[in-house]
Amino acid sequence: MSTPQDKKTTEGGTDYRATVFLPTTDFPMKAGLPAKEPEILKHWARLDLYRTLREQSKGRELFVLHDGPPYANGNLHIGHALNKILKDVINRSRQMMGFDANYVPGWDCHGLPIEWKIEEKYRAAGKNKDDVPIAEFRQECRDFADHWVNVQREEFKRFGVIGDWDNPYTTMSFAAEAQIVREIQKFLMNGGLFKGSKPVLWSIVERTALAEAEVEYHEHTSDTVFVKFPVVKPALPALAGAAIVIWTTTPWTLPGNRAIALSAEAEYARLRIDSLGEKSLAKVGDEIVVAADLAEGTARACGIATWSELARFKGADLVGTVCAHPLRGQGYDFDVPVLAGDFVTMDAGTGFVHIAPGHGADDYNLGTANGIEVPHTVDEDGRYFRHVPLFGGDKPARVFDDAGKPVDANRRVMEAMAQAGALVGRGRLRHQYPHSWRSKAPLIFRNTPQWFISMATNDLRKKALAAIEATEFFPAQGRNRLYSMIEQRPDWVISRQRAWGVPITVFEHKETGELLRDEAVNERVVQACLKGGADAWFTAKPEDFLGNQYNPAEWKMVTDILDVWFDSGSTHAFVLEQRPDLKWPASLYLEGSDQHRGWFHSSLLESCGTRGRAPYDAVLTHGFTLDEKGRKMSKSLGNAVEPADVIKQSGADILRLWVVSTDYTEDQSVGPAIIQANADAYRRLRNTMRYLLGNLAGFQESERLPHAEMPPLERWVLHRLAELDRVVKESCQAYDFHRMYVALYNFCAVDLSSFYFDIRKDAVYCDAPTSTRRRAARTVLDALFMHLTAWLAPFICFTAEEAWLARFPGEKSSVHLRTFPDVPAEWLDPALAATWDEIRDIRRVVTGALEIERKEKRIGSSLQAGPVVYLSGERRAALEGIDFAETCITSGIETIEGDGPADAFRLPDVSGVAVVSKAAAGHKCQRCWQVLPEVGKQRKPDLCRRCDDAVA
RNA sequence: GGGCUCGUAGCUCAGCUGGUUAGAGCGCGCGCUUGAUAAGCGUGAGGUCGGAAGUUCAAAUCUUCCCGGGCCCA
Repeated sequence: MSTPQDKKTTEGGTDYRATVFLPTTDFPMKAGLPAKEPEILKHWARLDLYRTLREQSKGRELFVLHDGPPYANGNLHIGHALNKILKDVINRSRQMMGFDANYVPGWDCHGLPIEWKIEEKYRAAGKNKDDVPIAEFRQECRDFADHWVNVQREEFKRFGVIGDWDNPYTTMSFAAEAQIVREIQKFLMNGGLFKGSKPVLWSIVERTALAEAEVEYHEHTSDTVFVKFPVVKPALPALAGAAIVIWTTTPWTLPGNRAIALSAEAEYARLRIDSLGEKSLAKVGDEIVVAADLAEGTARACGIATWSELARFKGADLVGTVCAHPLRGQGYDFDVPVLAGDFVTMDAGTGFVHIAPGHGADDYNLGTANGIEVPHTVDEDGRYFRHVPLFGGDKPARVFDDAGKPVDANRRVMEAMAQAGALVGRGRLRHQYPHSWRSKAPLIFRNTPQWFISMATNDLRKKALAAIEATEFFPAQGRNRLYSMIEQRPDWVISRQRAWGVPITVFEHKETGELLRDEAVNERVVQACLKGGADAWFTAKPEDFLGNQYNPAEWKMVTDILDVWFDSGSTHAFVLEQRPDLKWPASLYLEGSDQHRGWFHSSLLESCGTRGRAPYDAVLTHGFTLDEKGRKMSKSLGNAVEPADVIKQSGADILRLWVVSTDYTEDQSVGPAIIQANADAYRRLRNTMRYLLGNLAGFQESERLPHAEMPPLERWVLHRLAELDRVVKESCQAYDFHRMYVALYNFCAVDLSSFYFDIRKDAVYCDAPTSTRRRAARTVLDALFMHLTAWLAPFICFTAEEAWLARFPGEKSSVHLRTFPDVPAEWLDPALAATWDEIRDIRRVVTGALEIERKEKRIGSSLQAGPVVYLSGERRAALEGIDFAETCITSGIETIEGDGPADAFRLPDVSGVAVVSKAAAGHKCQRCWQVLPEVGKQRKPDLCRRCDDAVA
C-alpha cells in the first residue's frame, strides 16, 4: 500500500501548480442571480432581442402560442409565474427548434372585480356608483386596469419571459372593443343571439341583480310549508288517488311552481294518515307520498300521530307522474310533472322538491331541460305581476319591502293553500340565506330577461364538439373534460347587468321585441367604437347609429354588458386575425385546468359560432400550484409562495427551474424546501457550465480532433449527446420539459461531473497541449458547451446567457439567437454505449474495493491505488482498448482473466469481477500526483515521463 | 352532492399492455480530496407503492369501496 510518505515528499519539493492547466474563467461559482438577472435583462433590451429574433426568423414557419390574458388587477402570484414561465419555455424551445415563435402577451381588463375596486373607492368617499355618470365610472375602471397592466408587465418581464411587451393586447383597447362588438353582431346576424329569461339573485332593496360573489350568507328565519299536490296521472297504478307532499322554505314561490323533483335512487312510500296530534293541518284518511326515510320527520313536523305504509316505490318509477297544482281551478290549471333531479337530497323535507323555474338555479335547469316554461311571477320590487292569479291584480302581494322585511306574500300564499285544503303542515326555520353584500338585505331568485347564445342554432354544439375532436390535447384527458362540458352545457348567457365591459350593441323593437339586423347600422356602431371605444354605445344617441331608415322612438338600445368570457373568447379575433405577424388559428392555447370552463371553452364557442372551427390547433393544460403538503395556498394558511420573494432571494432562474422540474400536467407543490432543492440543482448545472468554461479557456480551432481519432471515452460522450439530442427533440415536441430536464440534469451530474470530467481532469490538466487525448477532450468540452447552453437556454434563460456571454461576449451576442445545434450522425454509437455501461459496472467494483481501503486508512486518494482486477473472459473483452487505470482514476491497474482469490472484493450484482487492492508501485509525480514506477528516472527527478515532457 | 383528476423513499420523479429481492437524482449519514474548493469524488441508510377487500399461479400495475388532496360545477 502506498504510505503517507508520498505526501511528505511534496513538502519542500518543486511546486508545479503553475505548469498545470487549471480551469480559468470569470464565470463565478456563486451566481448572485438577484443582481445578475437584471443586468442580463438590460443586455436583451439593448440588443432588442424580441425584434432581432423576429427579423432573424422571418420566413420561418410561425409558431403562435396565443396568450390567455391574465386579469389586470393585483400583483402576480405563483400561478401566474408557472403559467407564463411555461409559455416562455415553450416559445423559446420552439424558436430554437427552428420556428418563428412570436409571442404577444395580453390582458383581460373588463369585469366585475375591477368594477368593485372602483365602487369600493366611491363608498370610502361616501359616493354612490349610481350617482356617477357611466362614462366617468368606466374611465376609472380603465385607468385601474391600465395601472395593473403596467405593473404586471414589469413582473412578467422579470420572470425572463420574452414577447412583444411593447405592443401587447388588451381586451379594453378600442380596436379590441370594436372587434368584440363585431363578433356579437355576427351572432345577431346569424340568429344565434336571442333574448330569453333566467332567474338571477335579485336584491329588492337595491333593485338590482347580484353576482354570486356579491352574495353573503347570513341567518334568516323563513316560513316553511308542507303542501299536497294531488296525483292526476299516476306513473304507477299504486299511486292513484294519492297526493305528493312537497316542503319549501319559500312559500311565495308556489305560484311559480311548474314541476316536482325527486331523487331517482331514493325509496318513496305511500302513507295513510291514521290519527293526528293537536293543531295538525293534515286530515285523517288522506293518503300522501313522501320519501320513506323522511316519513317520520314529515309526520312529526305535520302533527301526524300515526300512519300506515301502503306501498313503496323506487323514485325512478314515479317519474312521469303528473300532479295538479294545489290551486287548480283558480288559475293554476297546468300540469305539474314529476321529474328526477340529482340535486334532491334526503337531508330535510319530504324527498320531493317543488320546482319553480323562475326562482332557483336547479329549478331553472331542470325545468328548461324538460321543456317547461319559465314564468315571470314577481317584478323588480318583489311584487307579483298583475297577471298572477290570486296574488297579483290590483293589490299584489309582496315578498320583501324596501327595508328587506317580509311583507305579505308568504302569508297570502299559505292562506290560499290552507283554503284549498292543500296545506299539510307549516313552521319556521332558521337557516343560512343569501343576502346582499351591500345592503345586507335578503335576496330572492327572480326571473329576469337575459341574452343568450343558442347552443342549437347553427348547430353550435355540434360544431364545437367536432372542433374538440379535431384538436390536439396535452395531456389527452383535457379532451374529455372539455367535451363533456360542451355536451351538457345549456345556452350561453352572455348578458350581465353591470357597467364595466363591452355592451351588447343591439337594438330591440319596443313593441315587437324584434332585433334590428342591419349591416349598415352595425358598421356605424363598430366605427364609433373604433374611434371612442365601447363607451360610444353609452354616449352616442340612437339616431347616430340608426340613420334615417329607422325611427329612434321605436327602438330600444340594449344596455346590458357582455359576459367577460365573451371578451376573452374573442381574443383570437382581435389578436390572431388582426396582427399580420401572427396567424389564425393559434398553434397552441395554454392555461390552467380551470380554463376548461373558462377561456378554452368560451374561445371554442365564440370561434365555432362565427368561424366554424376552434381558434387553436392544440390545447395544453397545467395543474394548480399547491403548498408542500399538497394543500391549496391561501392567505389564512400563510403557505403562499410569492414569486417576487423567490426572485429577490434566489433569482428567476430558480423559479424557472422549478417549473420544468415538475410534472405540470398534474397539480404541483412549491415551498421553501422545494425552492431550496431547485437552488441546489441549479448550482450543479451552473458548476457544470463553469467547469466547461474553465477548461475551454484559450480553446483554438486548431485543437479540434476528428471524431474518428478520438478515444472511446470521448466518442461515448458524443454518443450521449446524440441520445440527448433525441430526448430534447422529442420532449420539446411533446412539451414534456420535465423529462428533458431530468435527462439534462442527470447527464451533467452522473455522466459528466462524476465520470467524464473526473476521469479527464488528469489529461486536461496535465497533458501537453499537443496531446491527442487532451485535444479530443477539449473538442468534446466544446461540443458539450455548445449543446448544453442551447438546451438549457429555454429553461434557465439568464444563466445560459451568462455562460454564453462568458465565452462569446458582445453587445449583439446572445444564446437565444441560436437554434439547437445539429448532431452528426456518426456520434450515435449504441454498441459503444453498451460497452461503456459494462465498463462502468466493472468500475463500480473497483471503487467499492477502494472504499474499503479508505476505511482502513490504507489510501486516501484513489491515485494511491493500483489494484488487481480478476475478470471473466467476457468482462475482460469489454476493457479491450480501454485505459482502465485512467477510467478508475488509479495510478495503475492490472487485469487478469480468472476468478480471483476467495477474499477478493466483489459486488453481488456484477458477476465475473473480483478486485484485490494493492498500492500503486513507485513514487508520486509532483505534477500529476500519479504514483508511478518511472518517477525518479526522468530529467526532473520528481516527475513522471508525461509531465517531464509537458514541462520541457 | 355531481363531473374530471391525483396520492410510489424527506423532496422531484421513472416504473409500457400485471411477472424475478420496487428504480433514479437530489437531500441526509459516513469517508476521501483540497489543482472545479462556500466546489469535486466515493459509499451507506431510507419505501406497509394512501388504506381495505377482491380478481389472478402472480398486482405498485386490473376491479370495488374507503381515506386524503385538487380543479370545475351544484
